[in-house]
Amino acid sequence: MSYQLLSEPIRKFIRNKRWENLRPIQAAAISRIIETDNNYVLASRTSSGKTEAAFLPILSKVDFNRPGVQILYISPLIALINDQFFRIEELCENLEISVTKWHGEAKKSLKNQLLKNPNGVLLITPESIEAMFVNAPYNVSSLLGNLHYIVIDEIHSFLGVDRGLQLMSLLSRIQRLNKERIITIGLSATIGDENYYSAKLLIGDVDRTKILIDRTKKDTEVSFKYFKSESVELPLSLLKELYKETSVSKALIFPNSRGRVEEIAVKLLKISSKVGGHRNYFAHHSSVDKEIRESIERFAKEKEHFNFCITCTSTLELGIDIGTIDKVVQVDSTHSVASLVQRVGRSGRREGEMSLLSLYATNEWSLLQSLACWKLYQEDFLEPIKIIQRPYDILFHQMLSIVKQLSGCSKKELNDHLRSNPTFEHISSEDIDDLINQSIKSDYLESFERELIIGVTGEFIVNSREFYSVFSTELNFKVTHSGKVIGNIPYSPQVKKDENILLAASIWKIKDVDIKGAKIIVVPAKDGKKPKFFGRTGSIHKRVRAEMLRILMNSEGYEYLNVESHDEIDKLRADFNGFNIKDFEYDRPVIEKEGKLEVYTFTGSEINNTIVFLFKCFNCELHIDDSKSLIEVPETLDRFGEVLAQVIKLTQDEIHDYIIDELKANEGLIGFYKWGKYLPLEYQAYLLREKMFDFEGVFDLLTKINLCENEI
DNA sequence: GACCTGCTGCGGGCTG
Repeated sequence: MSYQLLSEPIRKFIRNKRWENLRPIQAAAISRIIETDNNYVLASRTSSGKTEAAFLPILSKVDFNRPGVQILYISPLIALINDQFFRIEELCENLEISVTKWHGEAKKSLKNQLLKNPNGVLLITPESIEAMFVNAPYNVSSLLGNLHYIVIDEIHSFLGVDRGLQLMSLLSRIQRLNKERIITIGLSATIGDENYYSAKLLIGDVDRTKILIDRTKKDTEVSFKYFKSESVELPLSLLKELYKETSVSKALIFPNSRGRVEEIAVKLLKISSKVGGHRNYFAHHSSVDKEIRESIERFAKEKEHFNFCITCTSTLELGIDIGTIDKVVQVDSTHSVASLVQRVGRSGRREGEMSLLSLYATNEWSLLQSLACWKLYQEDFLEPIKIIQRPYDILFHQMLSIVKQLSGCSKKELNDHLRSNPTFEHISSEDIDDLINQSIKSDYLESFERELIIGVTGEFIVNSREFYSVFSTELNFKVTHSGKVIGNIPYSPQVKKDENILLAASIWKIKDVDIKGAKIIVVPAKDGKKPKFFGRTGSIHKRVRAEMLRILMNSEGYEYLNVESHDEIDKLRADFNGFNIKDFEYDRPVIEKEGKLEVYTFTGSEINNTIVFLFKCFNCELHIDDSKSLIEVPETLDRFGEVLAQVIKLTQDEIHDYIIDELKANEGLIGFYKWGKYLPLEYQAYLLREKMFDFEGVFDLLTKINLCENEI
């Protein structure tokens, strides 16, 4: 049925491929895309044929005799563009149209060829679109001024993040160059029913965007294993089991850090060479050289008859093609259910095959969290995507980009331009005018004969290579003490003179930071002050923590837990047995001993961090162990209650003032958001409040919390 | 106790 709707060259392609039938998402997408001009989000699991679901009908429908590029394909990764290039070129083989790659590593000559004769399909990254607007605005209109379709791949990777807001703004700017409405198709992993609204927002037209979901999941066989870790290194028993489990398959192992990746890859190879196993053990993460990473991906994809084991970070979470994987192992819990979904999806890619998943844990809290994530995965829960109503930082970035693009415009033109962009629809015209005026004061913009142009300071920003992206990258700094190297740490806003850092199990005070040489000089810290909590730790959603509490408070058994894992869960259950928890939402265990308190909040990381911040405003320093969702209070229960009573009475204005104080005291704080530092303080405070904290969550919990002491 | 993502234009030197 759907097949009949396709054009003859595309039908020929399908016949040549000898496809017996179309996948469900393909059949559904073909009729809708051909028969309507709605935008669509096509959501289904990895390797279900989404690319073809979008391109078969689009290629059937588009008139490639029109001037200009007709289909713009946008991808979050260069590697994905390179993969998709071959697939799309193959789809186009009976069509005689050109497919062009356009990203930082693509050939300049091919880009120039397209500029001379804009046509066909263009594959690009958001950053390259940004660069085009800034550096060659004339080219943008001739290339992208007559588009028929935009396809956004892995659209879920843009949701809830700054890069997605940048893309949303760029989509609106591209539409402005076109007379006719562009139809947009987003390709997505399953992201949870409430989150599809975010995808509609990103596409920019909520009413005309429809969602097509293929909910079929692969059957997954799961097993939990427990290996108590007493030191910083992984226990030998874990490694031996890991070896046994992966030595005769194509396996992916996901520990949660680069250091762990290296440790596992090296040690498994060592075991394998001792017992005469294969030598195909690889480590894949962002610090591994790009060419090495590509050769690993090629090995996995092309060497069909070899077994291998790739230990990796989230670099292999997205849809890069690495062929068939038999088994996925997660070492210690993922930080989110969404991440677990992506990783499970990597396994059992052959039609009708089971996914095999092993979840290892090295401590009891990680085991509990892992179990909670698995239960929520089964219930189809996925973390909700956070929507920032007023992204002032992205507005500032886009404001400079637009002024450069237009090479000058009036204040009113700029305001209208930004106001008509749905990315900024909740930011008032007054706020935009204020930001324009403040930017003139700071020399980011210049007002010249009623025309706005980029100011002297602004030129440095716009002409920098760093301008095109909205995220900052970590730069590793070498940490040394009297000539001796202690280690490498990523550069963060907190790396500055007199700050304390933790490294190699010691506390150090920073004496000097050499930005150019990427070096940090430290001395041992005498005051023993711990580093501030503001850092980037994994952020666990409150629903995961609630599930952890629920598991602890019931006595159900799980057949997929091995004996050691089940014993460990039962031990934890025994520890919490004495607390009379009835209401899982607001009853929380508390332990009082020697004038100190331990409160198990069983809530999200963001809420925990916000509680610590609010109590600090009343000179009550809390210490937090987020992996256990445990807050340690150096006070008695009575005193804690007094401060808590004050905290929940705080007004919005008072909180605002406290955030301003914090921003003044800790200038590096706003540096977590690349474009935030160019904003006036009031706007920075708004961003911090929305992005780093969850005051609503705190007030909900603290106004109703019922602290339960152990009754045994 | 984190992880990941991208990048212009120009000039100089070298190769075929």
